[in-house]
Amino acid sequence: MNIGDVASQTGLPAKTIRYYEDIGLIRPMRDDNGYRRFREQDVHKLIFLGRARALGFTIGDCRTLLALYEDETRASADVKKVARDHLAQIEIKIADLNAMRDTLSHLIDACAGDNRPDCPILSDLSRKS
Amino acid sequence: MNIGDVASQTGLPAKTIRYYEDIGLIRPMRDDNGYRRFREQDVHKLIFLGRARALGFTIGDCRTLLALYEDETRASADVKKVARDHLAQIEIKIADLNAMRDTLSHLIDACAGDNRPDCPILSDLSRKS
DNA sequence: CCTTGACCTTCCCGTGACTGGAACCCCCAT
DNA sequence: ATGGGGGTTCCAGTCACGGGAAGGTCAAGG
Repeated sequence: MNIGDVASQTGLPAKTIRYYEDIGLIRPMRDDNGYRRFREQDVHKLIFLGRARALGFTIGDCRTLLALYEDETRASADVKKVARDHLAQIEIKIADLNAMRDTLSHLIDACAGDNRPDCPILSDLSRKS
Repeated sequence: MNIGDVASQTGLPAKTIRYYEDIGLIRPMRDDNGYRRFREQDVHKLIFLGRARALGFTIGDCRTLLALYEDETRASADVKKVARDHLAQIEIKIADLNAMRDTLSHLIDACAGDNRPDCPILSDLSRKS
């Protein structure tokens, strides 16, 4: 399979697939004309990567997860640790965003949103304390 | 005031303050020796920027908000729109992260996390559907 | 007067995970 | 022969800074 076919099968842009090769996540073969030739195994890995990225794992995590996936003697504890650490990061982000949302929505509620210049949002951003 | 004083007053790293000058958010004066000299007005703007950034506004938004702040004839509706658009982005991010969190925590719960290789997390990432 | 050390300056590179675009090659159909 | 739709590499840009090098400046102490 050529990169275009793989892109439509996996849903990943061709650019991303090339990037994943660049950074060593996959190693497709090459045809005589220089085109990448993808085997089932490569496509499978790319689907794996797409799912892991969709769950927000970093590329570094993906590398680790792929290695664990290919290691038949892995301990599931190792996988679980990667996932739990990532979950902790996500929860921090959620908490940060929730705090922003709360502050923002209060400010928005307090703002008349009319033609007058008085604005609690700007007042808050420029408050002297 | 020199940049170091401003940094400790505003809580912003000196690097960030220089960056904000580079991109035209502030325009501090210069002393004869080339040092930046910050007036109250600059410090005030930097505090404003720090707060806006802490609420997750992009630099572009900050530029807009600063302009509105300095425009005595603004309409609060314009400010409110910037804030509401940003809030919408935040809510999208929160929803995405919540979805990740839910999926991840289910997978984590399902994973024994012991010495055996069997792992529902990897199974899910590599599933054939 | 000289040195030391804490400031300050500019400049350039690196981050993460791609994305866009230029310039070029390859293959098949008309 | 030509046109179009693949493919290839490489370079630059994104966002909001942070790290670090190389060097100028200033106040205090010996």
